[in-house]
Amino acid sequence: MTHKRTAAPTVEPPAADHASLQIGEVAERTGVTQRTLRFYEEKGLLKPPSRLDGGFRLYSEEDIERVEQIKRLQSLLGFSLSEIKDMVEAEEVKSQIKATYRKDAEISERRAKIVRAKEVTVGQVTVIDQKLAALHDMKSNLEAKLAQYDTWLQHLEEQARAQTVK
Amino acid sequence: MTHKRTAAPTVEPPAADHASLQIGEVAERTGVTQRTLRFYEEKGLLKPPSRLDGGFRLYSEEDIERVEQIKRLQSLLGFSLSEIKDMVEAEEVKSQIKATYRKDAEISERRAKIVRAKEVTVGQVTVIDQKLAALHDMKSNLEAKLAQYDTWLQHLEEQARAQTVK
DNA sequence: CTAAACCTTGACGTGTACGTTAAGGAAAGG
DNA sequence: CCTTTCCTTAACGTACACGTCAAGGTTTAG
Repeated sequence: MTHKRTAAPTVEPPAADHASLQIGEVAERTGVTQRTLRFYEEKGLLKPPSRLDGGFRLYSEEDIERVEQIKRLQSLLGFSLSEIKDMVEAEEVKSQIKATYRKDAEISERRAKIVRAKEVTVGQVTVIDQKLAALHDMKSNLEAKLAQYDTWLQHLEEQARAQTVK
Repeated sequence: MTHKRTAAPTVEPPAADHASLQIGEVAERTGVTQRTLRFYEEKGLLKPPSRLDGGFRLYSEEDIERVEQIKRLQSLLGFSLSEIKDMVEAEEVKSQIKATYRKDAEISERRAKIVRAKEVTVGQVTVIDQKLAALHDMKSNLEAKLAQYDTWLQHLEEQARAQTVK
């Protein structure tokens, strides 16, 4: 490792704004492999990033956030990638709406788009509520078990004391 | 479907207590396939059930409950089968303790067993708390989005009214 | 210019969680 | 007894989510 390239915005959009990161950096920072990043792109979970003129992918900070969101949805909540894709697409609608907001699209069209996004979001909340309920349920059960264990340990303590005294 | 066999406790433990069900019944009642039930057994998620003298599996109501628990853990919370196996084994410890409870095992041995079970359970609660936190987080985000959508819809309403009046 | 580090697109391999035949034995109804 | 329905084990197939080469192009320090 004699030299390490950092962000290198050589060509493409001069987009002076947010730094562009190569796939290696993104992989390191998000904890997923490069293969996974390409895989997510293939599956439509990440929008195709811009490219350096050599063909190297250039990611934004926003992309990193998305990857982290994907990881959370996947590992903590057990969503499949296709489910996550649906959610991510609902996210897209939001930016899309923002973009269309000032352009004079048909009002009814914009309304329909928002209503659709709302429906998707409500569905997501419903799913989450189900999972929350299931988790609370499990937690109660586990806490009951813990209480039971403590009771048993208490009894054992008493027995031990009885033996010692005798 | 001219004749359908119901529970048929022909041989094995005369076990007059809880009805024994064949794999077809269990599959139907739990909504999983027979293949899945055999698979779970293979993987140690279900203890090998008793058998009819012909070799047919005989399940108990307890087994059905376990299958339903497995399904919940899997589909709602995204645990892998190996994780679920760990949990199930922790459950086993509980019954095991109950069984050993009256038999005079070493007190220290019993204590150790309970302490171990407690540790496992505490770990499970921790995992659940993490998931709960993540879910609450997501829910907040989604609700913020819903509020945003509503604001936009309001604006559109106003615009529409303005146009109509004009 | 060259070597090292970094990237590219395939293409095949892997672990999980089952689905799907295949071939045949066991348990009732008639 | 025979047929139908239900079951058995065994083995191969599949969808998902990547891992792991392979072969080669790109970028930058020296």
